[in-house]
Formats: sequence, structure tokens, C-alpha cells
Amino acid sequence: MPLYNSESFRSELNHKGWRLTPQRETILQVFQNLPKGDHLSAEDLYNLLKSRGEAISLSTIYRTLKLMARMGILRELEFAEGHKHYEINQPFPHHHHHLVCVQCNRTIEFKNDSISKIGMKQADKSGLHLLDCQLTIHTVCHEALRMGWPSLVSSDWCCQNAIAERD
Amino acid sequence: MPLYNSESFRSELNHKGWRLTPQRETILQVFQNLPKGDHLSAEDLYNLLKSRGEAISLSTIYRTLKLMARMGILRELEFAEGHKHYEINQPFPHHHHHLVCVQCNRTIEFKNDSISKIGMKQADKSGLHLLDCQLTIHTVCHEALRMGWPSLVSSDWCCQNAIAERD
DNA sequence: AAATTTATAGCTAAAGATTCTCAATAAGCC
DNA sequence: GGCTTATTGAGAATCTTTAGCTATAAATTT
Repeated sequence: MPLYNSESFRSELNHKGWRLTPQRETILQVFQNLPKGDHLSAEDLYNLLKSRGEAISLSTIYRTLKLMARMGILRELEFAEGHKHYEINQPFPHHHHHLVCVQCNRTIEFKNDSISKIGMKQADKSGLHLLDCQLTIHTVCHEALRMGWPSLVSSDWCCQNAIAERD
Repeated sequence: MPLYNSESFRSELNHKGWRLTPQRETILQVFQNLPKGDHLSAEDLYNLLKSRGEAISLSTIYRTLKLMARMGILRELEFAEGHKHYEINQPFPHHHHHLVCVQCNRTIEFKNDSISKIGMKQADKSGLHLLDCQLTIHTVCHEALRMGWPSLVSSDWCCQNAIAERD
């Protein structure tokens, strides 16, 4: 049950004077077929397509991700790693949020309906149109703290808890 | 009522084998004296100190901001503009959150106690130590939408609502 | 179906933010 | 006061993202 198919994507693009290209269609499909909870950086997407033999240039990747984020099709996630991640933007009651480990950058998803409500209320109050709202929880595991985080933990060490809790 | 004074900062640093330098002390003071709700980028802080005649090198600025964020003294904010902002990290019940306009990057602060509770609950559930939780609400104003956002709005145009609602 | 218009792809260069390297300095400790 | 070593500062390097430009190809019109 995709939110967008190629035709609805095309008509939304055309309505604004833009065009549906094979590249845009491919990128939409990648995100639609992504396992639930996955998110890709520009580089991730570039490499994924290249490995499939459907290479799209990095410029186009970046332009398309930004375009689709502005259209509200994708959600732009910032986990403080120095680059953005993107995922399909589910409509409001189906929104989820992220808990991230600042040590190993693993993420755990969770849902919470009241967050969307808070977002809507605040946007309303300020007379602004809501695009997205994201609760991001920054954590470290207790093992890392015991090891002396942030000073003594090497950057490739990874919290076992985060992995175990992944699903 | 600063959360940290120079001495508590020093002892926390020394406890981990680190040192209190005049640069670190200066940077802590800047953030403590910042008007409520203000946040600075690395560049902002660099220029502010330079204009005061207390210049600190950009390298040190970046290193110190990252260090203080990891210690939990500062909060690292990402408003999707391509660079981070920092502010004092108030202890939990006093947390606030941000509503940002994706068109002009203005931010509006708001408080909501239930968000911190959600953060604590989720971190607990995953067996992780909570460092920070941030609800970021992305919006555009209705004027921008009327003008055809995202395609037709020039990047220096700014939402009047966002400015008016600033306080 | 062909011609026209113009948005877009891809390439490379450029920009912007952040990190790294390394020698000189100075904090904390004895 | 001297010793050890974390830290500073300067510039180079890296990494992510954007910009400029030409050829291409969507969408529209004829």
C-alpha cells in the first residue's frame, strides 16, 4: 500500500511544472521497498543503486532527496553523525520516532501518538503549517558509561544492548 | 543559577583526566550568560569571542563544543541547515523543544513536560542511559505555501508569522 | 508524430562544516 | 620547580552538500 505510485508522483510533480524522470521513479521505488524502519543516506542510496547496476549520479541523488523531502514524500533525519538520512514519510498517526546511541549510531524506532498531537498543536498555535515532527532521543548504553564514555571508548566499539533491542 | 561553575567544571574534567583551560572556561561562561533560548553555531561562537578580543581558534571551538556536548553540559541542536547549534542543557524538567521554519530557519521554543517523560521511558525500556531528547517540529508558514513553496519562494524571503511569534 | 520548450541528468569544480596533524605550550601532579 | 602529557593553534585534509554548465530528454504544442 504505497502512499505514492508513479502516476500520483508524476501528477504532483507536473502540477508544479516539474517532471517525472526514470531516476526519480527509481528512487521513489527504493524507498517504498525499503524494510520498515530502514533509512538511507545519500551515499547509501548511491551505492545501493550502483550495486544494482542502476547507477544514478550523486548530484541527482542529492537533488532528488531534497526535492522529495520538500514535497513531504521523504522525511529528513538528523542523527548528529554529520550527514542526513531519509525514509518514507508516513502520514501522521503512523509516525514513528528514533532513539539513537551516540556511541555506535544504532537507532531504535518507537511510536507515540501524543508526539504528533503536540506537534500539530504547536504548529497551530504559531499559525504555521506542519511538515514533520521528530522526537530524537540521544542515549549511551551503561556498558559504554562503565568503560569511561566519552573518553575511553573506541569509535568502533558498539553497545550490545542497542543491537539486541533492534527488534 | 548556573548548573556548572568553573570549579565543578574543573572537577568533572579532572575526574576523567582532562584539564580546565582558560578557553574551556570562557566558552562555558559564554553559554551560561547567553539570553534564554539563544543557541550558537561554532562559527557564531568564534566570531563572538573574536569581537570581544578573546579570540579562540576554530579548532578549539569545535573540540570544546563536542566535548561539552558529550559531557552533557551542552545540547547539540540540528535544524537541518547544514551546521549544528549549541545551547546549555537544562536538567530534565526544564527542557524545551523547537519549532523551526524550513523556509527561513527561524526557531520558536516551547516547553512540554510529557516529552521528557516519553524520552526517559523509552531509554529505560531499552536499557540505555538518556543523554538528551529533542522534539523538533518542521513547519512552513501559510504565506510561503500560498507563494508556491517549495518551488517559488526565494531563499531570503522570510515568514512574517515566525518573526511575530518569536516571543 | 514531429517540433519546441525547458527542466533535468551527469560531470566537475566549489563551497561549507568539521576533523586531523603536529609542534609548541601549559595544566595538573609529584 | 620540574615532569608528564593533555591541549592549543595553524593549516591541511576530509567529508558532505551545493553550484555551474552542457547535453539530454520530459512534457507540451503544433
